Amino acid sequence: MNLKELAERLGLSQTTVSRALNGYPEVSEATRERVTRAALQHGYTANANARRLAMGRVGAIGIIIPADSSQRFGPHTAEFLAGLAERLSAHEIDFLISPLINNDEISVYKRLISSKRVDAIIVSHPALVDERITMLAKAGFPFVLHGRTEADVPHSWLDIDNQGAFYQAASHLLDLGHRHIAMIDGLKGFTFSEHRELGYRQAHLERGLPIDERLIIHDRFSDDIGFAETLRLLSCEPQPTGIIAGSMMTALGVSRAIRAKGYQVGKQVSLIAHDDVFPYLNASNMVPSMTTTRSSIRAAGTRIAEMLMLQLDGAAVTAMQEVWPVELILRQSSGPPVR
Amino acid sequence: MNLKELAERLGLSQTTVSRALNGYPEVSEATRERVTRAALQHGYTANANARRLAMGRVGAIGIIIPADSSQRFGPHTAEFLAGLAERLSAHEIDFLISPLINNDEISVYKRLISSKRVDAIIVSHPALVDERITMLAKAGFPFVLHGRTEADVPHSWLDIDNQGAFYQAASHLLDLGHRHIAMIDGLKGFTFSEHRELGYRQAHLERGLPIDERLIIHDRFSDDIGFAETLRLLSCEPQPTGIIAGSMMTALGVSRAIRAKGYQVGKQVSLIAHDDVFPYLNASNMVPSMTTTRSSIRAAGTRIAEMLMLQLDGAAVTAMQEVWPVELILRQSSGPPVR
DNA sequence: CTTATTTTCCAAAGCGCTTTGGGAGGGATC
DNA sequence: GATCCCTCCCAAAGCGCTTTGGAAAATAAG
Repeated sequence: MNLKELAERLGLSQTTVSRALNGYPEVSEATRERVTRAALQHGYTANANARRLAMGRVGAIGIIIPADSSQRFGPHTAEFLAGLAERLSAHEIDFLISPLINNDEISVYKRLISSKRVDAIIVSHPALVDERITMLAKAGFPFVLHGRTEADVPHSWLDIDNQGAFYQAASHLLDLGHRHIAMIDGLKGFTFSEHRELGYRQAHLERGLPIDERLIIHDRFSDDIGFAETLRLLSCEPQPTGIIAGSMMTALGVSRAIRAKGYQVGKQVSLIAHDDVFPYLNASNMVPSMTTTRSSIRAAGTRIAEMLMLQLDGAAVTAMQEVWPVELILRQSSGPPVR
Repeated sequence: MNLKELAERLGLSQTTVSRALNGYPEVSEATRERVTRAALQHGYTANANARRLAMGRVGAIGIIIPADSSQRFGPHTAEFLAGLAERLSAHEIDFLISPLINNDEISVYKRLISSKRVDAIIVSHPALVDERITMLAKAGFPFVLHGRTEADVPHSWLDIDNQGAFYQAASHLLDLGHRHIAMIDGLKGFTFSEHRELGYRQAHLERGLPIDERLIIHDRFSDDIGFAETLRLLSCEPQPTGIIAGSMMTALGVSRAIRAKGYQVGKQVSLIAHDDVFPYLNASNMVPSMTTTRSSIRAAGTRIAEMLMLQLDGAAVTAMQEVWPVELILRQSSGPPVR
């Protein structure tokens, strides 16, 4: 069943049927009603490809995911996507997930743009200097960046205050009297990771306290890494009494390692984690409950979808830029150092 | 830059250019070379919509995700998608994630089909009686089911041996001498959930042991639920000495609750979890290391993508059906009951 | 040197939709 | 009763690609 058939069956022109279905004012309410009913009855839906071809609009936004993706297609990405979906569903917009081939992200983006399969792109995990941003901006293709970059081209982005988060966490521990604080965060090179390290350093600097470079660790976010690195850290001399973990996954490993060494979390070793808020992992329910810097990555997804819609609807396309604050929530896993 | 322009610039017809780029044999190698080079140089990629419109093929497969998706868009889905991506990327096939609106899954599927946006669909989380399967089969639309259903229509599916998994887990605990074993699994109604319960019951039945219905719990997979339910269970009389958890997330909560009650995992209370294998959560690294029934959900995704490709390539479209065995891996979290 | 066969390329007809630029028909206005 | 203006509808021209059915050029066969 296509438009032509439907029109014939109704004794109307294709034009009228198309207009009736797309809500144009040039058709009478009676006809519109009749058309809508017939469409429903015959299960007619416009062929999306033809529609897009004719309109030049696509009705989908693109996201690029590494193919061998243990790395980035983890729980963070999933939550983020869930947030996007929440908002985009209202607009009947789908998303197209392109697997990343050969790690040549730039060419995947170019392919996505020139094959006209998406109206806009969401870019994630920016590095401080990120070729993708300049390329997309130069190409004039609509996109929103999740995160921040130092590129000096106008574009929309949303980021959380990663520096502030780790600044608060480190400050809190330092003020409690901790003097050897480790941080186990994400991979180096990404903006969020660098910003967090900056916050950590800033807290020390402001207090005139030295930094032990061996205590700054960058790696993937995973339970394993948290566990292994913490075991290693706790064998160092002097032993760190506080640990800041970049993700809840990491924190799970850290807290296991602390227990495995025979210490108690929040006593001999304090732990603060950054919590992206996973529905299946609740910091306040943990034992001991976990002190966290919290910011919902799902909410960020929703807001980014919104920004994208605004941008696509032409409105004020002046770049929207938002930094979300991160709150430090004190719970039982952090306390003054104990001998 | 479109086909027409490119053809003009090359002094060739659109036909020839199109054929050259799509590998048809009717063009000389010399011309093909020339065309390919020019396309690359001018950054030409065929407009996907026009291409699909002309060909009737789409180059994308559809997946449906709940919009308010704390429920199902969790780590399991993410891992599964990662598996799909791994395989599909080789074929330059994208996937289209349609958010589920109003929970009316059937109509979303129908829309997806009739709008011709995907070549095939992947269906997840089947119920024992699942309307979607019969609908898709009747419509003759290519799809692969992740899981199983009782519908008597020919279709491809891949499932793991959920019944066997819980049968093994329960049997192991029973054989160790446990007599009060709880299971905290996924929501009722889904096939996997029912099959697991079946396995659990079978183990008891075969040994002529009674089942305490209060010990069978169905709910979402989450840390919280695991925690709360376990606290409740451990206040029951008689107290269960073994718990089987349907997911690693649940198991995290369970093991926290066990410790919170002052017991040790693997001593007073044994714990076996089903492990879908998350790269950021490693059962053997836990403390104590976790006895699991293991089956990689990512691998399942990869295989399902493969089945889909086979089906689309027309080959033997006789329904492919696979049940993957699940292995019980004994570690420290399960042992004989201790007073 | 013809004639039959390939090889190599092309014009034009769709694919199913949106949208431009009008054209009937029916009230309202004078 | 003629004129004007809406309201409601339509024919036809794209959107950018693939593919059918030939035709011209090059090669092989007689």
